[in-house]
Amino acid sequence: MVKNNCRRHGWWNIKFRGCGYRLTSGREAILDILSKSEGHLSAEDIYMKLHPKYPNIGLTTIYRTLDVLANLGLIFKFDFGDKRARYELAEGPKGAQHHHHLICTSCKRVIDYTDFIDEEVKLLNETEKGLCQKYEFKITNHLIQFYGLCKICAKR
Amino acid sequence: MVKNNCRRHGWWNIKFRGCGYRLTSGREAILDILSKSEGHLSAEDIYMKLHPKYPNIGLTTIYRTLDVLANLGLIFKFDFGDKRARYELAEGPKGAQHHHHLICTSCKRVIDYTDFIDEEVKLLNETEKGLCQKYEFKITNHLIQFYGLCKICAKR
DNA sequence: ATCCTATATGAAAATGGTTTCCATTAGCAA
DNA sequence: TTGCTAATGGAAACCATTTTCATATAGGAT
Repeated sequence: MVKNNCRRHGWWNIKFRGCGYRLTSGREAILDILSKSEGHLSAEDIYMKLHPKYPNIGLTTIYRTLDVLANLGLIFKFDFGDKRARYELAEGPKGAQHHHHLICTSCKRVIDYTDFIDEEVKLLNETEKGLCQKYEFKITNHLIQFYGLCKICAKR
Repeated sequence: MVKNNCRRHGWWNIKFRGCGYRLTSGREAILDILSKSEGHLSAEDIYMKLHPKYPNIGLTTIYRTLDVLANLGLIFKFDFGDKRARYELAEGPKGAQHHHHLICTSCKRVIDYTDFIDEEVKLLNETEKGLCQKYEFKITNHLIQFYGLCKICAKR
């Protein structure tokens, strides 16, 4: 009862229910992991972190839930070139701050950065406006990533 | 003989040989397709286009060649979210001009645009400089993509 | 032109992240 | 509590990409 009551007040509750999705303990647990861990989690990462406490949540459910969350805009799905999708919480009431990524093409390490974001976003907004008009394209999101060699890999 | 002579003078010849790769008719054919077709080709697209004229070039070779070409920086590999890698010729003597992508999240259509590129690249260069210093990260490449709904999909 | 050896190749099999199937379970509105 | 429908998990299917391995070929040396 208490647990159930708790769920009813989660900040994502409204969004979930509003879109006709049900709030299950599995989904709650997955969102919980995502908000507690630093980003860049793969489906299997989440499965591993979840398994000790929730051994009955299968990989399939995790994939399905991540899909739902991404569709709702609660999380973002990334491809960092290591052959598996990676997910991180989008900005939200408890969300991490907006950042972009530096990706090491050698060791696949990913560094988040928040510097320069403001300038980047400002330019992006102007660009978006122009592109919207010219191509009648309704832009909802953008992706900026820098590729190169991290400190360690560069020394070889 | 003539053909062979021809090959020796392809603009990519130097780069190939310089890196210890051999210039084979298969590789030449793949580069040829890439430079003749408008971008966004998948490995299978290339296979299909190649097959009528070169029925003896297998998919495996195409994957391997694309890998080599990407490592040499002659082509770029993209992920547009349709579950298969897509490749396009990088800028070069005969290469297409620098552009970025608009990706429709509904129909997966990709639109190239060259507008705003200059401003974008200018900002990116500054950002790169700053990031390089702060994170000691040697940036070699960047990716900018906009996601949203194309003209047609937006009307639903 | 011919030899020689490392590189390149193709066919088939393996891989592995993700999705689908389907019978069962569980939200949640009434 | 009941009923309807969405959600779930395990196993099997999917499918782009990679690996394996025996054979062919590029291209430098002779």
